[in-house]
Amino acid sequence: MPLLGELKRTHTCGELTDANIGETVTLNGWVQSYRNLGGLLFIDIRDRYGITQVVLNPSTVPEEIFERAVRARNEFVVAAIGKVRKRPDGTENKSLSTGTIEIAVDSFHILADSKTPPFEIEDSTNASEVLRLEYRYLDLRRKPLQEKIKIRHQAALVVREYLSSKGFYEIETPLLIRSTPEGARDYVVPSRVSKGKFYALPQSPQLLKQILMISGFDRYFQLARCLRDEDLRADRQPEHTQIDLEMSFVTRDDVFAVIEGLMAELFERILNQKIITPFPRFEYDEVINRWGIDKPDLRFGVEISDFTGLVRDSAFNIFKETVANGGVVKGLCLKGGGSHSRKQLDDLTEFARNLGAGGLAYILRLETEFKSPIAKFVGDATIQAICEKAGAAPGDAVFIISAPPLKAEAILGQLRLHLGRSQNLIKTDEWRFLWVTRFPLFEYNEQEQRLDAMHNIVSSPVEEDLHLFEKAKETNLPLSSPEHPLRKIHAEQYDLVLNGSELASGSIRINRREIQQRVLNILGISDERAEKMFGFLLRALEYGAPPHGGIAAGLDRIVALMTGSESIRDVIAFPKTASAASLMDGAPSEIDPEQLRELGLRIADE
RNA sequence: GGGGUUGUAGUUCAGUUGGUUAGAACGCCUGCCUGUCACGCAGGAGGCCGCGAGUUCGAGUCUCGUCAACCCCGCCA
Repeated sequence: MPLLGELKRTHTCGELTDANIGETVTLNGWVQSYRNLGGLLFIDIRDRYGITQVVLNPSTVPEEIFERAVRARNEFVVAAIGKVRKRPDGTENKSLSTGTIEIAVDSFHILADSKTPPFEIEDSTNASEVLRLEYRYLDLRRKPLQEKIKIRHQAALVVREYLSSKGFYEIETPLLIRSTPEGARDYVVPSRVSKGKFYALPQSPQLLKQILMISGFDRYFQLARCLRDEDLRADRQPEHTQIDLEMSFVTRDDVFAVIEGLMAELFERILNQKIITPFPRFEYDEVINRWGIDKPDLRFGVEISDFTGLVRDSAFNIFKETVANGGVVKGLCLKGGGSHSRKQLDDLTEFARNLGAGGLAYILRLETEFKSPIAKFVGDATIQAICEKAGAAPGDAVFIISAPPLKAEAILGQLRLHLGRSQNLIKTDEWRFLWVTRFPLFEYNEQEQRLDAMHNIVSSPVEEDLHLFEKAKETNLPLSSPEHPLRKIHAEQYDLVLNGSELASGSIRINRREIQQRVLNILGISDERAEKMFGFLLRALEYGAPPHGGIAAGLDRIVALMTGSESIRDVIAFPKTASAASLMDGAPSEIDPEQLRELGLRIADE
């Protein structure tokens, strides 16, 4: 088999056109397909740029060369040398950009054989994902994936150019850092030099980028790999890439402006899509009350209505008791849902039950009457009032959940999404960005009976809520009460949402040690423990920490949305399965006993 | 940790109330073929029915367990 040498390509497989007719060229690439007509052999050669047809005629090509070409099979790597010529009239291929020409081959070489691939390298494949992941290098040869990886590259380039033009420095932070006890489970790396001690891989460069602010770097960004040892989803991988940035001497609006500008630039330059900025802003409470989720998909309109006041005194015990116990009765109106069948209603009830609902009440509003199993309990007047409040016209349906606050909204939020998808309500050609702001600073953890940080332990409380820290010292309310002062504190925290997907999350940070320490205390982290775990940050905060804030945007999710991918696996060259395994290289794997010994580790038998 | 879906030729799938020799398409191999591009025509090879138990005269089919992949809940500041 020859080495490349003189067989090196002069052109790619996507660039030859009528303009090259008459030129002698060399192409390198993979055999996409071959058609042997006996007296004529056609081979389509493929590379990243396209496909070009080459032709060998046994009556004009030396026998030895023709014999070589006949041996070529799909995915062989070949070199073809010949003259570009116009295809005979009527044999042009309109589906190829090079379809008006072909190469009349004088010389042909096989540079590498290929086994028969386990699936065909074609634009659309129905090969199983297991197979595609195992042979990822073959899957990546397919044009759709080539295209996605290209868009990812372009996006990374736009990010770098844009942020650099706005005065940001790209600064790398370490991958081997100390474990900090907040957030997700750490991936951990044992130290050989200090046996029994471990590094953690960063869940994000959060604390380090804050320290860069304290170092005076003003505007930092990084395409940062973030690693979290948590269960996976279609939009969650154990390692993902964030467009991580942080700025000093800024307010929330400055961060918003940078991200809005960046998003507009990305969509303009990659998808040629105009994005209107600024993005609409909603407070967390409003988003939960209207759409039942903190990342609403605004590409369709269904919103939650509150019927609690209407059914407070109703004769329907389930509603009455829920309300008496502090619960709420809320629902959704589905336009045109009045014709739902028994089966459809049962399925929706099942869906709600799986999310923890006791049941699903419904009203089908027909032309002249109502169909509703609760009508005989609550009475026609209440049914009428509910329909009115929900905006249900004849032909519509209202679905009603009674549950504790937040839970009812959460169930309806999921139900809303389910209806949106199953009823095809989602306008798939829209890009609906929004900001969600003013998250609660703390979240009650029922299992542990304590407060957790809702998002981030370094998020600053909003200024007007600072007095609630004092008030909390005097209250007798338990933490489980939503009325507890600490639970009323809002954070300078914001999320960017696009089409129901959380794209970015950030906050203005705490830049004063005593506030940071107070927040840590409330989270159950003692001064001693805080000193041990975050001492480096707390100390840094004592040496002139500028007011600062930032945000981190998920590059994988952005590219997945831009390329219409169902999973971020499609925009990651080498992704992992739902059990965090890499099917191609077999990670994770056992390691050599000698490696274990060197690290001072022993596997516990269980 | 929990729920759901899937697992049969290289690949994608079909396989009836449990019944004799498990099929199709594509791919692969051989031969023929001078304008193909989903080439065509003729012939051929190819199976641990995911794995392990069980029920049965008999299991791809029924039962239990197990493994893997995907989706969702929990989890992921």
